[in-house]
Amino acid sequence: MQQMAPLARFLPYQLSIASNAVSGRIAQEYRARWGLSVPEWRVMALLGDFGTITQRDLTRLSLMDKVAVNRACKVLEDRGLVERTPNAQDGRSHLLDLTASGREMHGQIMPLAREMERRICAGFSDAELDTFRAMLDRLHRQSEIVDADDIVSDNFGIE
Amino acid sequence: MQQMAPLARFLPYQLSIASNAVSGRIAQEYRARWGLSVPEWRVMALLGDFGTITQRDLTRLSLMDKVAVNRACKVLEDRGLVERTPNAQDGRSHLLDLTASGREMHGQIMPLAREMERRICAGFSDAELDTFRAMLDRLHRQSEIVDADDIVSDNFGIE
DNA sequence: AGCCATTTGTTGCATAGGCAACTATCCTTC
DNA sequence: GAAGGATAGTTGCCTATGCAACAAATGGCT
Repeated sequence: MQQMAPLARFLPYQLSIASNAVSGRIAQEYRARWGLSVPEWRVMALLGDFGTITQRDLTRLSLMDKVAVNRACKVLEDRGLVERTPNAQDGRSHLLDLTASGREMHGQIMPLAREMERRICAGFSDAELDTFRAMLDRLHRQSEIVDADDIVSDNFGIE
Repeated sequence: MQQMAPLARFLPYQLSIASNAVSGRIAQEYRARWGLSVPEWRVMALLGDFGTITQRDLTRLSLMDKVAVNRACKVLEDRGLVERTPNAQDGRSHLLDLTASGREMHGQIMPLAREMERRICAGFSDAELDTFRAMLDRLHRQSEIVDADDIVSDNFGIE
């Protein structure tokens, strides 16, 4: 058992481990302090930044599933952090916005987010972080491009 | 809605997006081709590399929850890909190993894993990938170090 | 040998998350 | 202005995942 697992050098695996550790750490913080789930936190952040928008806008901005956005909004509304008003332009949707207490929470949430990001990234230069972000973005896009049938068609080195 | 979402520059979020995209892509591949879940695939990979080990060993090596390992092993055993033999040294655990058909599948699984990794990482130099791995590792460790109470005690810049 | 803390594997429960289907509304086309 | 397809939001269902609690077995200590 001295040997290093090859799995530990498998990049998608390393990515998953790191992401889970970071996300879990942050989720734990928001849950303990305000009882917010990750989707709820993201909606709070976006509403604070963009003001009056619809669930569809939130779905596009957050890259989350529309159901996740909907459920987060419902919880936040029940807690009095978010309010819906009818959308005059489109009867299907509502306009969402933070309430006064929602804005107050947002004012605490964002500084904590930045502080946690700062601590987690401590020791990295801005240049390193920019490179890192760029690589994340490329991996993201690349993984959507890769075509399954394309891989199926060759036998990846096995005779 | 022209503005760029600040959330899109929040590193933990970018990490999560990229990781989900990559993992999802690979999971989809293994599910479509062999009906394997991610935990099942990881157990196959580790058993193929390490031979005769216990669930506890698999838990340590994979960094997964012991329940996830247990369930993956059960499924693989039912499918005849893995077999358990009693552990003479410790009556609580069993020794796990790939069956003949499990080894055959492993022989196809690992090349596909490496091929997908290669395609997803296409365009990056070895040096870039090494740096990237090192950063993932540091982010992982750093996020476990950050102490919640420590952050609670200061008010992160808010008066 | 007997007791107690620890460890391994297992089961059950509770939650999160995504997908498909549905309703209501909108928009285009005729 | 009626019909058809598209879109926003909602609900229900199904799966994945993790934790807590448990049983069986071990090892240390007296």
